Amino acid sequence: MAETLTPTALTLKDIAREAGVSLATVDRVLHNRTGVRPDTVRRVKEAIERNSFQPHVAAAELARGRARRFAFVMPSGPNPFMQQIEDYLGEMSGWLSARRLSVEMVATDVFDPSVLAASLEALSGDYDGIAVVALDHPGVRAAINDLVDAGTKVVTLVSDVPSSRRHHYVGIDNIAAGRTAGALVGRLVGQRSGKVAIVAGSQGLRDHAERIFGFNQVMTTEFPDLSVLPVLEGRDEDDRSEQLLARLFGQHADIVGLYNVGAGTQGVAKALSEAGRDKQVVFVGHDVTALTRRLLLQGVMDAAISQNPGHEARAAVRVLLALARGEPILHEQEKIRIDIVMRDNLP
Amino acid sequence: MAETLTPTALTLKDIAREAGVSLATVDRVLHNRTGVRPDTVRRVKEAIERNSFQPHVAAAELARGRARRFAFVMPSGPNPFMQQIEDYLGEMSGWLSARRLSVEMVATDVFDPSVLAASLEALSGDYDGIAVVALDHPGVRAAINDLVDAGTKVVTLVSDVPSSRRHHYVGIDNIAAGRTAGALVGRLVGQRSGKVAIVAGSQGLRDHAERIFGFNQVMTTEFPDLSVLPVLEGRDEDDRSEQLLARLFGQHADIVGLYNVGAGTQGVAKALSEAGRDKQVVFVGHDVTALTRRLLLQGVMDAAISQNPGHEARAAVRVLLALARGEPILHEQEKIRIDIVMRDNLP
DNA sequence: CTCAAAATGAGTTGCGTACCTCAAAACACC
DNA sequence: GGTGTTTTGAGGTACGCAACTCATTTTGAG
Repeated sequence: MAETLTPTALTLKDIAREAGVSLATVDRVLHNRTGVRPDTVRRVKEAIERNSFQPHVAAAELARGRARRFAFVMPSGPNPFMQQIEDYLGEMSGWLSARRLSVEMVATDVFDPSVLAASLEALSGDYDGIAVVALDHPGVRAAINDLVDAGTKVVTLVSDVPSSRRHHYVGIDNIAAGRTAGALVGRLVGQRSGKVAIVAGSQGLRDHAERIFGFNQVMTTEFPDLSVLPVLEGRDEDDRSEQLLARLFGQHADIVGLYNVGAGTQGVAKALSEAGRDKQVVFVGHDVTALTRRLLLQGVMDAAISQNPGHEARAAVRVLLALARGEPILHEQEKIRIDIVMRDNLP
Repeated sequence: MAETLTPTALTLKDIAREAGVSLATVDRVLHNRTGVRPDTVRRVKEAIERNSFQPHVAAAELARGRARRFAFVMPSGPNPFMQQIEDYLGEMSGWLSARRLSVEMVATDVFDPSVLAASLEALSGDYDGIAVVALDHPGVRAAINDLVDAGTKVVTLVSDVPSSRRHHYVGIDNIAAGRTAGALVGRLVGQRSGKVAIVAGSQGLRDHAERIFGFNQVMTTEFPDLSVLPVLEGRDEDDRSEQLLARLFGQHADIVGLYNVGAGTQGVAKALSEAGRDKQVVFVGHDVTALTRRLLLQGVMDAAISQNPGHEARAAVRVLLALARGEPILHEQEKIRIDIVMRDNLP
């Protein structure tokens, strides 16, 4: 009836005895230090496997002494999403200090590859782990690889650099996010046919491009009655988004759906209401902020695709810590899900 | 530019010096032991506050020696949702044993209050923490309170007993879940008018009743064109759900929406397809399982409301651990969100 | 066989806390 | 002033591991 999931309670000493070697040798194997014959390594590892031995994290943490330092490299300038990540890290401060972890925020221009690369290089050696909102660019990729080679653990946050050797990516699958947005717009529009508008920051941004790709994919295959208009590039700015959209509304009277890929939500909402179409057009955007929350409650916005920033911040810290400790990562736990947020399940 | 979020690195010794007392006294205060004058307690606590001192978790964990034992009291019998929770706990086994935590599963008939209460009483004293899928009943409430009084940490899982003194509830707000389901059915039905069917396990189950309540709330206020039919009680059984639903389809030709509150999804889907209405009726249900995943991909099911079982399992363990250690709980992290899962954001 | 290099054993120290004992000091009460 | 009780100090041990030193043994190359 009662089934135990965790047996062990062995120590390094037991493993040493099992393997017929000394404590020092087990320690050497455990930390990949040199000076152990391959055959001996094998014996020790087998003993560890056989007993499914797990070093006691608390003891290990206590013994190593030095605190661990992590850095979060994030975009400078006001950005609600990034601000939220920072806030959530602040909320963790008790948790962090109880584990003698320090997390520092480094603001930089993540959109300029050379500046970002330089910022990363400058951090080399000072940190045990780095989380970075990265641009996918050769210079950045090289900087990341250098950090990895220097022994620093690196995770990309929100935006990935898949071609680098970063240890982990904490963020969503943006193509799937775009597909989800497409499905929502299509389904919520219902039987009606008409046109669908897309407002993005820039198609040059990897995450935006991927979302648009996914969105179009779903629209063309599943909602042939809806035709997608050319993408408006609002540069994530409210004013510009509003103007572009206002013009579009003037040109097309039969717009039934709207997908806002990035920020600039305020401007998009304004254009909608000034055109008097805020209740007829299905409006799907990204991220739960104070603004989108209000728009959802008002019924102006119909759904928001969200990647929980709190979860991302915490996942990044946990992953960095697990990497630094050499622990396995709980992939299922650290995976960032694509949240669909509507009025009634607002967090 | 670089802003540190975590200063401290003091030890108990520093606090003792600060407060002008010995280590032993600090220890007494920290663990609420007797034999310390109120005035001294105050001085020590002030010193702790003033330096925002945090005991080093690793050191504390190491020093206490004994492993912690947790128990999960779950429904016996085959239940995919509970099975998933168990699976995820299994995936954590490395994480658990590295922290010298043991988690045991205790199966019982959670639907019989007296049996459940007896099971809980039987666990008293043996565990540091207990997670229980509880029925809200006076006997169960008393059993939970007894455990709490005995010093055991108790969290309710999936289904709450708000009137008890359990330390925490790990699960979703079921009224909000019902509202979300209602909004989805209403929005996805579109312009059409017609009837909406509800299949539940039993209206006597607290979570089911709450979901139905939320669902009706949204339907009546926001979708007056849709009329909700009386709730069918399928007892979470496939066959019974199917028969009840088949009969209903015979009686009403204009059913456009269907909300399956609990399990029995297989039967519901079968009734839908045998009536040849699987593509016309908007079908919203709960939980992502192998079955609902397939139904979503086939387009039979339109959306699933999900409370991530993996997240629940892990949250329950983390909360129990934090409670046992006397650490604060990261509420934002442990809160279970209501996930809307459609085909394109299937996890 | 010789010698240097490589591999291993044995041991120590310290991390910060929990928990325990025993003695000394402070206090309350009559 | 003496008694008993409460409060406090001082100190030790243990927890499991990391990291280090130094001595010893084994190995391989010449």
